[in-house]
Amino acid sequence: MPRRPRAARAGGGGGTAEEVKMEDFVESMLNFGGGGGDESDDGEQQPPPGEATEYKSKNLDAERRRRSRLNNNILALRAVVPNITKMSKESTLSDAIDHIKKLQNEVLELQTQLADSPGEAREKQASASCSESFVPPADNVHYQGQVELIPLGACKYNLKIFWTKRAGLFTKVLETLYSYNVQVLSLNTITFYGCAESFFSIEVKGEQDVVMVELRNLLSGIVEVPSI
Amino acid sequence: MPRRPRAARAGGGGGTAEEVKMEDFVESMLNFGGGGGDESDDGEQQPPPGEATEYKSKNLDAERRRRSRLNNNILALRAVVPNITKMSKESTLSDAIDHIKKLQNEVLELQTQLADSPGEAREKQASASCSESFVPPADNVHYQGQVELIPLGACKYNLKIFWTKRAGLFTKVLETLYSYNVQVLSLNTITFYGCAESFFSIEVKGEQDVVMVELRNLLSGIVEVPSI
DNA sequence: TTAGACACGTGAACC
DNA sequence: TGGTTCACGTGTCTA
Repeated sequence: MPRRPRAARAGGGGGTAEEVKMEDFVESMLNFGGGGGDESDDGEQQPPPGEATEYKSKNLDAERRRRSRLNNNILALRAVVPNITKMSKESTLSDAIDHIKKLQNEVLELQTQLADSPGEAREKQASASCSESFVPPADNVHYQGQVELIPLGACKYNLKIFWTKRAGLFTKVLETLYSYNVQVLSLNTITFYGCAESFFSIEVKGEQDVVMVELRNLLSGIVEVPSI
Repeated sequence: MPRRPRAARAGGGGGTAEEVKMEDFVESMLNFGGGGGDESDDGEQQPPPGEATEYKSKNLDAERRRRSRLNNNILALRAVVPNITKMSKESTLSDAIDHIKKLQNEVLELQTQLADSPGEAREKQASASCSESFVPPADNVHYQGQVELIPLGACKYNLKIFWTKRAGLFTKVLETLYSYNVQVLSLNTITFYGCAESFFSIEVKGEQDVVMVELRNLLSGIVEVPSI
């Protein structure tokens, strides 16, 4: 296998390790703040003409930048997750998933505890949940925030739907749930001024997260405001 | 640049898109449950002997599996994060990070609110979080299932059901309603300590009161406490 | 056309 | 020693 030197960039293998690490580190520092990265200098770009090296690639730098961004995100993810079992990408993602599930459970439990509290705590909680509902619509055209699907572990989910009341809409949502073999364990709905927020506690046997994402997207399409 | 033929798998480029997608999908399905996957068949593996293709690599399959696992984790991460802005790896990770931060803030805020609750509420909250483990019992008060059907005129009714939570009970009620061609216009449910009260606003076309009485009795039988 | 995202196969490094 | 993780450069596809 012909190992090309790094300057003449072509072929499969990796580069020298130290150089690469340094490069990644610099790119990390540059891109960390959030997307404002520039690609001003890329020093060695001039292959000596007349060489037989077919040194080119169309998107070498772009791919390099993409990898850096991705690694950066993995790193940032590792930073916000407290329990990192192994220093590997896969473990980082798994731990992040577990942590999100744990946090969601915690929020739910705290909300339940708070809802059981009497008096003024109840009002505070109401205003909190209300403000949370109204956060998403401003910046995004995609009405993704109207349906939330929160895994509770062991085939159980919390399904939260925010919608405007329309004839037959509720029936359609329920039929969709049934078509996915979803068992509705409990349902809390608040209606106000033509809008409603429903909290389904559902159970679905033997389904995988991928299918549930599909279900969530389907529900999003159903409850989406049609006239926009 | 020597481009190897596709059949002899070697060299840098990607394969045919459909084949690859299918392979990834299968691997996803296999490996999703958590590591129990097998790699029984790998269909085309026999290069014709005598070819000059240096087709092999040491860890081709291992790397392929690693990539699948990683993509799987990205997918799973996308499943637990509610607000996905773009269907890309980078955005998924960014959204996951934002979501984790939001959840952590939420937990903190809820804990603060809970700490501001008066003393005796804290005790109730402790018992409440305990009661989440055991779902229905609470034998101190014995609630009988109860169904009220209130005509509102013009094929519309208010249906009021008071029940104790049991697995699949809610589903059964809804299926019964559908079997009677009942349209659920709105639904408000309050759940507390394993009991629930639901207020259905329903509409049913062309049915007569006698049929609705039959429906009410049927629902009464469904929500009735079975052990008595 | 071009720019971005992705899967791929590979060599190197680290147990 | 293999087994595993990683970064790399590339081809392909899509908007």
